[in-house]
This record gives sequence, structure tokens and C-alpha cells, in this order.
Amino acid sequence: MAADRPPRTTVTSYDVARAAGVSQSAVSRCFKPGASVAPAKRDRIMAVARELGYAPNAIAQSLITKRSGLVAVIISNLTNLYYPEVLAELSRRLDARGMRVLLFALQAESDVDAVLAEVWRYRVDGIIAAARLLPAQLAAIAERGLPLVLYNRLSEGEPVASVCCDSVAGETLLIDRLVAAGHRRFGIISGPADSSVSNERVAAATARLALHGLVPLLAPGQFDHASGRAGLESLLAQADGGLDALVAANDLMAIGAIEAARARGLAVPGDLSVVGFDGVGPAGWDSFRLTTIRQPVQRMTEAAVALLAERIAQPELPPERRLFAGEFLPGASARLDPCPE
Amino acid sequence: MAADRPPRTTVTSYDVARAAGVSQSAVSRCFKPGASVAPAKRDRIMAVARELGYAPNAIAQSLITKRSGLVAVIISNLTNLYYPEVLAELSRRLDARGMRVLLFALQAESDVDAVLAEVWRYRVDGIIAAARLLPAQLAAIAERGLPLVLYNRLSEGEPVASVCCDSVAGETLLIDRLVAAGHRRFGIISGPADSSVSNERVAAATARLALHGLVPLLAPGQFDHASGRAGLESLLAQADGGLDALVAANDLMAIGAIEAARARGLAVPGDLSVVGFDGVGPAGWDSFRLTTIRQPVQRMTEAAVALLAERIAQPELPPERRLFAGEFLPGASARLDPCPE
DNA sequence: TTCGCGATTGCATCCGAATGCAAACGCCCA
DNA sequence: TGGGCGTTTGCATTCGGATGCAATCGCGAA
Repeated sequence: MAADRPPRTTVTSYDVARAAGVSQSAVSRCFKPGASVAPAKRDRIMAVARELGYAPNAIAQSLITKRSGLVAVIISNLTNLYYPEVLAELSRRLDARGMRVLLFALQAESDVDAVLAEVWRYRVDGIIAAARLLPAQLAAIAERGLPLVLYNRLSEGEPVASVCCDSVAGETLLIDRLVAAGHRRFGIISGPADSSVSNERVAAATARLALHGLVPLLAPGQFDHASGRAGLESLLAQADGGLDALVAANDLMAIGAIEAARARGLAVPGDLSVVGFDGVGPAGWDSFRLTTIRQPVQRMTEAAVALLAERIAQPELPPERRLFAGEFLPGASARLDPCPE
Repeated sequence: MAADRPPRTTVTSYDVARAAGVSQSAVSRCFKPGASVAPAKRDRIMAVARELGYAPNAIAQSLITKRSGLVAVIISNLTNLYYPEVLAELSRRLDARGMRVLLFALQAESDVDAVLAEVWRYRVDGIIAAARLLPAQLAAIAERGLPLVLYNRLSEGEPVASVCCDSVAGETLLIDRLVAAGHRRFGIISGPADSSVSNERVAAATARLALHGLVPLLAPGQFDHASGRAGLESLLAQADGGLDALVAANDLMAIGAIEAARARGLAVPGDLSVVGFDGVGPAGWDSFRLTTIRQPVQRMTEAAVALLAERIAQPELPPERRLFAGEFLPGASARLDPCPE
């Protein structure tokens, strides 16, 4: 409609300065909160800026201020049903603090090195990772003075800031309730062997069972629906006398297990109790009404962003851990006594 | 372990140049594919670079080359169950082409303007949007010469590149199969009124029913599980003579509807056939075995990225649309005749 | 040994905004 | 009317890498 070839409209602070009859520094100062600019001049400049459609070039700003406003968010498997919610919340909260999400969705854990190389290049201000980082990778991050917050990951012994949902408390609660209700023959479906979340949950459940003098059967899984089905089959095959309760390391596998049980004609929770962990959306659907522990995603993401922001502002802050208690969702996939107290 | 205070280790091309006894330009050229550098010198420089842990500063590169390597991905509701897969695939494919994902997860459609302001600031190379963009917003994007690809969104009349799954073909197929199997009394649950995907699907289904001389009952929904339940209730309340088939604008609502039907003692598909759209993971679970149309996410995301990459390389390319046929998943939530041919 | 030509290399400059510093300004009071 | 002081303002420089251009190098041919 207008010019034939819009000349790659890129308005710079110089353009605004010229149009407003001031220096480039004046324009720059207009966009800096506490800067010293005469109110009248500021108004005039801002008017011109608006008219020309000027906005400070974040790239140029980053170069000189050494603050990119970018936060690398590294997530291992977005298809997990649990992470999308986390990602959405993280995005929202980082946004609220003026930071952008540079997303890295891992295909395989081995991609981490490649991802980190990009992270270095983009001079991100910090990293939030829901992925497994090796000690060498943690060291590389620390060496560059990059603030890091791990989400639901532990790094044994390494001093790293992290936000986690309390697996031990959660599994302990589940096990105690199940045992109290009379379950004795337990099966556990774990997640991938290299998942710290899975290891933690399985260890916690196993330890608690031991306290009750019980030893569970184990089946390996991959955190997905199919693993839940396969896991149940495997456990039933192992269990001579049958199974009273199944503890899955996450909801998705618990759901898979419930379906496998039903397919075999087992009623849940009539013949078998099933519990999960996470509290994802489908867990609450009628078809499953899963007994599980819901992670407080809102509070956890808020904490992660807060921890990160603090450390970006003050890099010398020590790493801290925030441990959140999950919320017990009774559901109806496990046979429990009415009230524990 | 090493120095007390690592002096904010930021290695620049000058550092590498000094250490290798060459000029900064030489270092720069080493990292540019076709550049002219003597092999021996290149090796030496790369060795020094590796030793110092040098990587070109993407921010500085962007400033001078006017290519940030960033692609803004704007997604309206990540919690949709369908988008996480899309996002993961987009991320993977952009990555493969050397581009990074700057993620914008919308809270509300009204956030788009704020998002775009950030998009301008970061000088992204292009935009992939799975969100509703207003004509004024499309114009602003076009004015800046920013390549844009819409994902599963149409922009009536506007010349914008887009990738879509063929709603008309999909719904037509579903309706034809349902009608052929004897269904006559139809109900449709739509998505949000401002969703072009929903409008398209509902319009296509309605039009096809009209061709068969049928008029469906309608219930509004929000693309979520609860809407599916509510939608079914609403439709049953409207339908005096009962309902033969329910067409939901997406899988999530179809699942909600199935659960609501069962809760009322209706068998699916015995008493009521239910079909959805998308082909999300849970649709395939035993509990639902949803009859639906699966979007070819792999091919669609590949096309989106390809369209975008082409237009970044050659901005003058005309906008094009890629329409993909969905795959019919028979499932078992609808009573159908064995074979249509 | 010298010339010629293509391959290397370095110099200088540029991208766009932020900021220390000093000059210029305005205002109040004596 | 002049001096003093706190604001505004502009100048010049900086961030880190890319690149046009001219100088230099290397090597084979005469």
C-alpha cells in the first residue's frame, strides 16, 4: 500500500535522536528508569520514538551491559505430560520479571553438551534445568559464573541451587497409607535408571516398606504409558501370590498400569491398589481417579524463578535448596482407610 | 579450587588472537565456514580457542550481521496436550538448522501485543505462531519484513504463510463414516469462539451434515476436559430424542464427553458414538480408544520450519500454505461400518 | 634470481546502545 | 547583577565480532 519496498525499517536511537533534535545519549537515557532527563525533553523524545516505532535493540543492549535478559530453560522430555505445565509457569514468571525463555528441549541426555555450547554463545543470564547435568557440566557452568537452578533434580554433593518436590515425604505417606489399609504385597515400577527423580522415589518407597518389614517387587519403566502396562505385566508375572498394591514412579505409568490391570480383569482398587506421583491432569479424570501426590507446580516454579533472579542480581549468593511438600490426592485408585488420624 | 575469584571468564576473539599471535580478524575468519585462512594457522587458532574455551559471542555476531539465529515461537496454550509435542518437534527441527527457540507462552490472547514488543527488541529472524494474530499484528510483522509462519491458524484473506491440518477433509471423513453407520442425531462441542481451528472444524462438520440433510445440536466448549463433560450434559439436555453421535472439536473434549457419558450409564460406542480431533497420546489409551483424526505433527512441524527457513533466506518469497491430511484413527469410540469402500 | 599472481593477513571501521566525564544550563539567593 | 550549586546534556568511548580493502606472503615460472 505504502512504499514499494519498505527499506528494512530498523529504527535506531540515532534516528530518534535526529528526529527529535537531541543526542543519542538522551534517547538512551529516556529508556533507562532512573536516568537524568528533563521531563519535557523526555516527553518529546518518547513521542517521537512512538511515532517512529522505536524500541531499544535488546541485542545491542546486551552487548554493552552484559545482560541479555535471556534465561536458558533446559527440559529433557517435553512429552512427559508433567513438563508442559512447568514450562508454561516458568515462562509466565520469567516474563513477569522481564526475562525471556531461550528453550532447549533435549532429544537425548547426550545433547546436553551441544546445548551448553549454545548457552555459552548466547550469553544467557542464567539457567533453569530440568535435565540431568553431569558433574563436568555443572563445573563448566559454575566456572563461567552462570546462575543455575535445577528443577526436580538433585546433584549429589554438588553445591547447586535446586527446587524439588519432596519425594521421600510423598512416598512415605503413600506407603504408610497403603500399609495401614492392609496392603502387604507391593510392586514398584521405576522410571529410567538415570533419572534422579525416579531413583529418589523408588528408594524412598522401598525404604519405607522396609521399615514395615516389606520387600517390594521391582519392574523398570521409562516414565511413559506403555511402561506402566509392561511394568504391571512384569510384576504380575513375578508375583506368585499376586499383588496388593502397585507404586508407580509417576502418574503416566500408574495410568498405564491401571489400564493393564483392567484388561486382565483386575478391578482397581478392588483387586489392586495403584498409586502414582505428580498429579498431572489426566490423573484426575474419571477413568482413573488416581491416588497420587500432586507437585505444587505453581509454588515450585515461583521458587525456581526467584532463586535464579536473586542469583543473577547477586552472584555470590550461596546455592540453596527449596523442598516442597506434595499434596496428597486421595483419588480412588487405592483402597485406603478413611482417615489416617 | 583454582583462582579465588574467577575473573568472570569471558574469552573474546581478541584473547584468542593474542594467545595465538594473530589478528582478531583471523580468529573471526576461523569460525566462518568459507573464509580464507591458511590451514596451518586455522589449526593453531582453533587449538588455542579450544584451550581457552572460546566460542564466538552470538550477541556480538547478531549485532553486526543482523542475524540473531533466534526464532520466536508463540504458543497460546501449552496446557493443551497437543502443543507440547508440537513444541518439542519445532525445537528439534529449528535446532537442526542452527536456530534457537525464543519461547513465548501466552496467558491470554491479549498478551500478544506485549509479546510482539519483545519480539521486535530481540531482532528475531522469524516467527512461528500457534496463536491468534489480529490483522494489525500481522501488518506490524509484515512491515518489519519478519518472516512468519502460522501453525494451524488461518488468517482469512491475509497473505500469510501457514501450515495446517485439513479440518474439512478430516471432519468430512468422520461425518461420512458416522452417517454411513446409521447415526442421525448429532451433537457438536466446539472450542473457544475465537479459535479458528474450532470454527473450521465445526463449520466443516456442520456443512457435511447439512449435505446429508442433518442438523446438529451445538454446545460451546473451551478445548479442555471439563468442557467435554459439560458439553455432553448440555447436548443431552437439548436432545429430546437422545443423541447418536458426538463430534468434539478436539480429543480432550471428546475424552471428557466419553467420561460424562459413562457416568450417566451410557455406553460408548454402544449408546453413543464419540469422535474427536488431534490424535493426542491419551486418545489412544485403552480407556478411550478414541475414534479421531491424527494430525501429522512430524510433517507439519517440518514444513513449518522449512517454510520459515526459506523465507529467512529469501524474504521476497511469497506466502504459501501447506495443508496436511490427517490420519484416520478408527479407535473404538464410534460405531462404524467395517470398511467404507 | 626475479617477476607475477593468487592466497593470506591485518587494519580500520561498523553494528546500536550505555555511560563516565565535563561542559552548559537554569535557578535561587545575596 | 553576580556567584554558587544541582541538573541536563552531549561527547567520546566501549562491548565483541564481521568484513571491505589494501598490503603481504608464498610459490612456480621465466
